[in-house]
Amino acid sequence: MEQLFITPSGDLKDRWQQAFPQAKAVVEVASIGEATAAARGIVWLDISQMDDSEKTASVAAAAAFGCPVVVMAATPNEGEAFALMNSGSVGYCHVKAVPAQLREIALVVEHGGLWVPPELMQRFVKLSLRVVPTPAPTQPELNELTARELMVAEQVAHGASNREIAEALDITERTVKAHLSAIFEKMEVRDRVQLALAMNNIPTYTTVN
Amino acid sequence: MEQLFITPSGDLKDRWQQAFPQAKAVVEVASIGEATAAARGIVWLDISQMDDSEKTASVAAAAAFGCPVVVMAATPNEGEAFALMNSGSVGYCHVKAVPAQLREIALVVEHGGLWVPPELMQRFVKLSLRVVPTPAPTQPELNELTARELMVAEQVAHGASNREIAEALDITERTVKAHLSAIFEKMEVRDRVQLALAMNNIPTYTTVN
DNA sequence: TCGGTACCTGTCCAAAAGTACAATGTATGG
DNA sequence: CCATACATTGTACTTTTGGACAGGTACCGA
Repeated sequence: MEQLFITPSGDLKDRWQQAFPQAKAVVEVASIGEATAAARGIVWLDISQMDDSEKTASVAAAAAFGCPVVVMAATPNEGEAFALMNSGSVGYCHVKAVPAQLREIALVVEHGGLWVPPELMQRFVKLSLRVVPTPAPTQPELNELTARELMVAEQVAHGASNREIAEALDITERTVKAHLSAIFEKMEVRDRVQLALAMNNIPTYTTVN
Repeated sequence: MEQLFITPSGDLKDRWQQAFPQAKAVVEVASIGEATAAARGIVWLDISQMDDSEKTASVAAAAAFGCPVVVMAATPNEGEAFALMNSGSVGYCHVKAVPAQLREIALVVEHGGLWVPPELMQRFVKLSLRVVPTPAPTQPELNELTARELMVAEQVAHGASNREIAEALDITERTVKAHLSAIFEKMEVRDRVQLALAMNNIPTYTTVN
């Protein structure tokens, strides 16, 4: 797997070279295109010299190329991590991470994982739990749904229209409506918007019929 | 690294054997102690046959031994994932995951990573963002909204109907529609469902007009 | 004062969503 | 074999949404 380092200085740090003898370095995010044209690799983004707005922009730009982006920050902190992970990066570490750790991160990221410092990892899970009222058994109502209803509900949860659902499941729009009526009742929501939110564990103001 | 499968049937599934020729299987969580006394390994927990209360208990018990616990669910879903990750597991996959994927998961977990299906990974980050005051503007489009439009958008984000929004803001339904039209355009969504999802940082299938 | 912007509203219309009532076929378990 | 649940579709109707076209007012900076 190719390793591409984007850094203001344009040269490879020794520790990067140690971690990945084959690593390459470029100065601008724009250069990723050619650099990764052939082999898909991990993009390591050194944001230590950037200002805040530039950080998110760079991450988004790099992520747009489709390769996993690992951010290397000078002073890793929670807020920045959240913002950048949200912009599309799949890794967040210290810019001075040692070679051994870089390799571990690469391993995790290569295999579809997401790497953040252990303490942050815990925070992600904990914070998520604060949003999701962790109904131990998810949505009790969700269990009442039949297989077919669940399929429809999941489509709605992703913003699909009746027509799209009908095509996806190869049934009539009428049938989709039939399923939806049943779903609304079981899930105790009044329309597709509330259903979409409920499916994503987001509470609504007016659950009142 | 030793691989230990905890499963109700007590025997190794072929695909597990394929993924890890050295894998062992036990029936009860309690058996982990002896099985992992010497070599620390990954504990794979098959929860497909468990009821909800048993799931969290098993994960907690297994995690207590200090080894990374990967949960294998029959029907992976967000709520369950949250609950079990919170109970101490570091992985969550489908019980019928193919050998190749199992090995990937093992790689990630071994190196201190946390593995969940890609969609869930995004959710963890997104959900966390709802709790943490986002330093950078999450939705660049959100900034384009005027004060009034933002009010309307927020109502929709919580499942309100046009009539409700009109009453809440003390304006006509017609005006609500006018604001909505502007919002749809700026936020690049096609209807209120997608808007509601977008406002909650949840991606939609069909971003295509 | 002029132009731009936000805000508000109206009428009219078309599409989408949702409900009511009804019917058919399949599968499954007692 | 029958009851029941599920999936499917039909017709018809009401409500909700969203957009097109066409206005008003108020405020603010050039």
